[in-house]
Amino acid sequence: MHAYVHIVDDDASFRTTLERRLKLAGYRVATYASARQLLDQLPGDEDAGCIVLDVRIPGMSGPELQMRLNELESTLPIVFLTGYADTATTVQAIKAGAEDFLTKPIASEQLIEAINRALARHELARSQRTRLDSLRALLARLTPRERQVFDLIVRGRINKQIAYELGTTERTIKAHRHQVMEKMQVQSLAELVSIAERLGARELEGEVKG
Amino acid sequence: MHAYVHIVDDDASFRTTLERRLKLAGYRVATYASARQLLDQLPGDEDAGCIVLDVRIPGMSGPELQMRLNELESTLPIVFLTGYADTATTVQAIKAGAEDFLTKPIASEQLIEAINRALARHELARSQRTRLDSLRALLARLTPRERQVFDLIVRGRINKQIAYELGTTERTIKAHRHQVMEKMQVQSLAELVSIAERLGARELEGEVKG
DNA sequence: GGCCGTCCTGTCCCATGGTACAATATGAAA
DNA sequence: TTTCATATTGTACCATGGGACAGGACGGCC
Repeated sequence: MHAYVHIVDDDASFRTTLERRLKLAGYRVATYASARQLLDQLPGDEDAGCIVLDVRIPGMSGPELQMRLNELESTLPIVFLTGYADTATTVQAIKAGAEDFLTKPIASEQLIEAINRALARHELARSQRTRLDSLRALLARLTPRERQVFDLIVRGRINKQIAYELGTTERTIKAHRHQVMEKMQVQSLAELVSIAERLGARELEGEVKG
Repeated sequence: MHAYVHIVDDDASFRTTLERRLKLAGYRVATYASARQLLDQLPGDEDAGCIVLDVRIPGMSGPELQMRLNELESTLPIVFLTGYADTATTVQAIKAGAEDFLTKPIASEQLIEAINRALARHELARSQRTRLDSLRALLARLTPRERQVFDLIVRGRINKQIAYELGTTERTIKAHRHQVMEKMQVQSLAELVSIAERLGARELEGEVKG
């Protein structure tokens, strides 16, 4: 079990108690007294992990940290664990993607169930992230020209049309097309379109913004 | 404004009060004293709409109704509105897709904001549903044989391979392929693959189960 | 029995995609 | 200056996709 649980709580004795309980349950634990501390030592994606987070902590609050982590595209799931929770905060936290929202005091069993769900979710998120990153890495190897050809290919244009739109000859497009298939490591147009679809949403957003 | 708000609450005077407030705000309102009543007169998808739902009502509870509607693949967003809410119930409701979870008494303004978010979401869900249904309708028009060819085409097989796998000739596959492109109303392989990807998740699940 | 949809098959012929073998030009980096 | 990546283009030749024009076999329905 290499799963890491990151505890963020300003109450030192609570951190210690929780750390002990979780280590006994077989987790590796890191504790942080503030949101800033966690951000400074931001855990990577090497191991499965999750965050156990208090809502009211000095400085940056729990929900604020959650927002910041979302901005940073962190895949670390968050289990909120707090003394008092008003409904609005609870709703907001879950809507923002928290795995769970629990209140102190909490039975170890219940917390561990939440942590395990969070860890399972992180595994899933990491593997999806990895696959997507691989595809993005392939795409990044395309030259600007090849990228243009790629975009038109997956939109269903035939070489002749692509040549016209890019102001060059069909022969040239064939060369680029070959490079695209080679670099994207696919043997068929279907695979290429499939990859484009999986990258699609983000790439299209990028085009709109850029 | 043709948006419909469906109020489910066992408190008759509360229903009446809320109905009046929402009608003044320009909504069309339907009220139900129980979950069963709403299920019996289940609103269709013709108009935008949402449900304002109490948690504790006699018979089927709010969360139970929510689960039932999810099973029925309803697109109607739910805004919970209840007197007392424990954290677990709140978390569960939001995780199950509720648009919001509010507590009585509630300011009209806040409730209306939630309702408007729910209605916007319903519009989005409806349009996505409609587009997907159109594609499914096209797919349903394929004969069994054409469907087989469709599956192999979008997996990147060439006619020769498809012919071999289906134990027939390349010429026959060309004929089926033509029918597939015709019936799916696409002009390019890229479009066909794109459609297959959008339908993909569900279709693959279906294949695994069936 | 006759009609119709589905599935199957054939022959040409052309368009399109893909590859082998080559070559030119440009700009950046060593 | 040399080297390299990039972009470009050409001539063949072959494989694959796709249309036009045909037809046969089978099974369900009126």
